[in-house]
Amino acid sequence: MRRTKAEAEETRSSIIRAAERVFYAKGVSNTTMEDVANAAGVTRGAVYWHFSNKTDLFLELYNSVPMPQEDMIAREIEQPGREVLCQIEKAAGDWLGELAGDEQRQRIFSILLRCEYGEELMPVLEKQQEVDDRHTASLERAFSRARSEDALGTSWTPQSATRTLRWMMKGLCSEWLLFGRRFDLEAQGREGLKHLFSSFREKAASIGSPPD
Amino acid sequence: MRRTKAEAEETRSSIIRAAERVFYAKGVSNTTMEDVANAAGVTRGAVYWHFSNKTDLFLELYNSVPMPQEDMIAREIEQPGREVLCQIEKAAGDWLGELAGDEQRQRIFSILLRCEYGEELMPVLEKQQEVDDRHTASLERAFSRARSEDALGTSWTPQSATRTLRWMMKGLCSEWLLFGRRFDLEAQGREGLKHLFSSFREKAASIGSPPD
DNA sequence: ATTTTAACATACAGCTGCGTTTGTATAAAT
DNA sequence: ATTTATACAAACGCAGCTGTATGTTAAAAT
Repeated sequence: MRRTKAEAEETRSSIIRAAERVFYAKGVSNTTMEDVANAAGVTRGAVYWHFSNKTDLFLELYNSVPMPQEDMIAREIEQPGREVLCQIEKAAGDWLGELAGDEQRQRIFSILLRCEYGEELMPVLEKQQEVDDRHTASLERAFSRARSEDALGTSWTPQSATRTLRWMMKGLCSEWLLFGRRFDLEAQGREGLKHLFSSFREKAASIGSPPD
Repeated sequence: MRRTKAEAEETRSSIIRAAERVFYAKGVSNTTMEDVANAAGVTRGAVYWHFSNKTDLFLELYNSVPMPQEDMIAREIEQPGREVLCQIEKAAGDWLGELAGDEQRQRIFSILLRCEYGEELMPVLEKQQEVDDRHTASLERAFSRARSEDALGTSWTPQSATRTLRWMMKGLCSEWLLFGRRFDLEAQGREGLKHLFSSFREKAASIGSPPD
């Protein structure tokens, strides 16, 4: 039964969406192509028609979602509204809110966190790393602006602030995603951000000396 | 060629150590029992003599390492030296130093971080979770003591401080382990801890209001 | 109206890794 | 000194998954 081009494109994307669900449910390396086909309501023939193998399917899945972790900063920041640190804090908090409300993103992120990157999937890792680096650079520029506006506490450097923020965000999201979403991501996240940015803003650097 | 009991025990542990290396190098689900056997210099027969299957081998590997993330607090804390917050900070920093100096721990942690837990490996996840919970509780008690000694800034609660510290530690270690150890874990980690604990100690809560 | 080709379903061959079985030499038990 | 059980090596069978080849139907192209 030959389908029309639109129909074909639809089955293709339905296969991708099915892969997303199955990868999320069973793990990438534990799912077979037939699993994906069944979940999509087609046969392996259709899957192999649209994708050459599982790695390719994974790649296309990764590309199908619009810039998984791109933004977070790029949009709101850069244009000097007013308080830079407040903008970063707001952007980070909003990003958490979006993640908390978007189940597809949650699945994608979980898959990317979990899957074992063995040789074949290295392009994905590299792309992730590249996006990460761009994102880090953007954050550092923002914190540098905060510094030049004398808004960043003297005990922080733009680099250390960037790293600490990113570590906290990553740990937060990992724990939430991988351990059953057992707390309110946005609420707890915003609270943590509030404290952290409070420290970013501290003028009097009363850094305690680590003992011994 | 029947071996003596001591020899047998040695091949058993050599298989476990081989599994550790191969799991780390190729990922758990991408390694076959023959891979492990080859890396250990034996045949699959020996592997299947000592372990019933790959899951069992993984479990035994997990059990063979003395409490992967147990401690970090339990030892130094609890006994009231003096400054509680300093003790926690020191314990966390020391823990980072130990991780940075112990390649076996690095491998184990990397394996545990990125392996796909599918049904069979759930016991490992549960045990991890249990250790995590005990650890969190221990941290919360320590921060509670800090609070009762009026050493914890008023804007923090023992719970929020615990969570933030754990998130940062987790993000820090994840990034370091999974992305090629491209920075100095102990140095950068201690610096981040210094800033964070500085915030923990802040008396004047100048929490900025998140905009909008 | 035919021909071609896209979009699949179905069938097939091949291999890989798994778990088991069998063989065997030797340590340990009697 | 036998016997027995242990600690493996080697061989076997097989189920599952992959990739491809072939079949089929209908949409496009001519």
